[in-house]
Amino acid sequence: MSSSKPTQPKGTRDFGPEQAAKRNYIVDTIKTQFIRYGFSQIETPAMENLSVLTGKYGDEGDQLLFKILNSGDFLKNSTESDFNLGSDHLLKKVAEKGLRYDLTVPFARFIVQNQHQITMPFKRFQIQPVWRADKPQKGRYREFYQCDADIVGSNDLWNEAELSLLIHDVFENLNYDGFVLKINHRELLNEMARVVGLAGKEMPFCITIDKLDKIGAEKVNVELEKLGANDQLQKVISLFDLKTSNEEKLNSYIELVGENRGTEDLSQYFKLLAAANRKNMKIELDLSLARGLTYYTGTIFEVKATDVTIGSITGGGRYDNLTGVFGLKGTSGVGISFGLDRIYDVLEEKDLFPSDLGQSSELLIAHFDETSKIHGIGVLAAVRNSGIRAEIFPDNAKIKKQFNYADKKRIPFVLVIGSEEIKTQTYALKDMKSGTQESMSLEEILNKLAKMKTA
RNA sequence: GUGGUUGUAGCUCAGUUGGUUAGAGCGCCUGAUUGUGGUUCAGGAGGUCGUCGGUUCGAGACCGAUCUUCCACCCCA
Repeated sequence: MSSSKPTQPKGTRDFGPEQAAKRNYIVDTIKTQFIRYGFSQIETPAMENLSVLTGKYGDEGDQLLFKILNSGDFLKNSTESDFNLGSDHLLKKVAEKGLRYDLTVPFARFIVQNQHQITMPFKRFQIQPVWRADKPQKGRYREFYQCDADIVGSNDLWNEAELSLLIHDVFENLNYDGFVLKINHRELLNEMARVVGLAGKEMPFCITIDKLDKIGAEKVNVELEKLGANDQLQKVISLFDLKTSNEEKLNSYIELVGENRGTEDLSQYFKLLAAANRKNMKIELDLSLARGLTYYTGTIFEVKATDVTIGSITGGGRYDNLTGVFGLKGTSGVGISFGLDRIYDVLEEKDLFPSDLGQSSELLIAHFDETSKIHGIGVLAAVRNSGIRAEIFPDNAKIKKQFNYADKKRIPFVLVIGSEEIKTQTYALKDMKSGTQESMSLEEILNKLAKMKTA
């Protein structure tokens, strides 16, 4: 025993075989849909230069970045006066890199660097971990996977509609229907802020509105009055209470606030979506949806689980000028991000994982001694060549132990080889589930297992 | 970042106002069964009570610090 128990860093986790299989199931499902919709995969490094990351997520986001200490003598460029100027100043001297905070900003960098090779509109997907120095709790980790799909170089609202269809296909294939896709538009919020006399204070307005379902309409009222809202406030807040259809909500909004880019975008979005003829859409126009990430400028999306308390499981929106900060102007993009870890938690809580996710062998070859093991290795090769997942017990152990192993790993069939079997060239094949066993030639065994597989 | 919460066997948890040798269930190992798992029976291993320090004749229990877990806020996937 070592002197202290080893542990992972706070907010990070190991994934055992069962968890990894379940995670793969989600990733495979999402990936299949991404490809079906015409997205191409890319990957980017875990670390980015801090100059790429800093300033894209607001002040709070900057604090949540994991910074990487410079290699070698990281203090060699620093003096005592640097130290006295405080950590913000010193940071630039000792750290130039950081772990990525999301997949969208690294993607923006990728586009700018590869703009001449990329054919627009560019549809990319990316499934990789991201890191945030957040305080961990349930559904919130310091290392977690995002599954992003983005379309850049196209302003058309069809992209938003297509992403909405994609979201439905992903959750449908995961057999989860407890979600709702909320949609809103930043411009709708901005105009609302102006109508209540809060022009120039759009951000604080949004942040307060976003709290509606948490602190209630009354407190939101008070906070907005403090900000300086005028007597139009009551009418505007009444919009958030509407339980009508999406189209009617939009009309109510237009009556009160008037038409703008947001209303035009959304009505076009609903029109295009209707053309797809999909049934049972779970889309809700939520005029109070704000979302924090500062780079969103148009439509915004959020998928919430209605039957599990875990926050949003997918989020996204349109950003008109994300590549602008890297020197490429006029490239609009829209994207969504599936939160693998939260979707995992939801499926786990709802018991929605298929039961046959195990990756263990379909056949174990058990043997009594060295001679039968050697013989078994030849049998194993034949079994594997026929496409059946199989393994042989590596040690010369008691047969009981080998059966126990098959039972624990839920291997459905055990092929037993001993001196009798070698002599007659027939093997005992035991069905672990039923407990029955019969003697068969190798050919018969392969046929039987192949049949079980297709059944 | 603010406030709270949790930690005892591999896992889930008991453990009385501080008192001698820290328990249970499940799991694990061995045997009953030297060519057969999952059931049954018998036996066994496994704990510096998160860590460090303090109070006390005596601490798993009380106090402090620290780490960890979970929760609310903040923010978000």
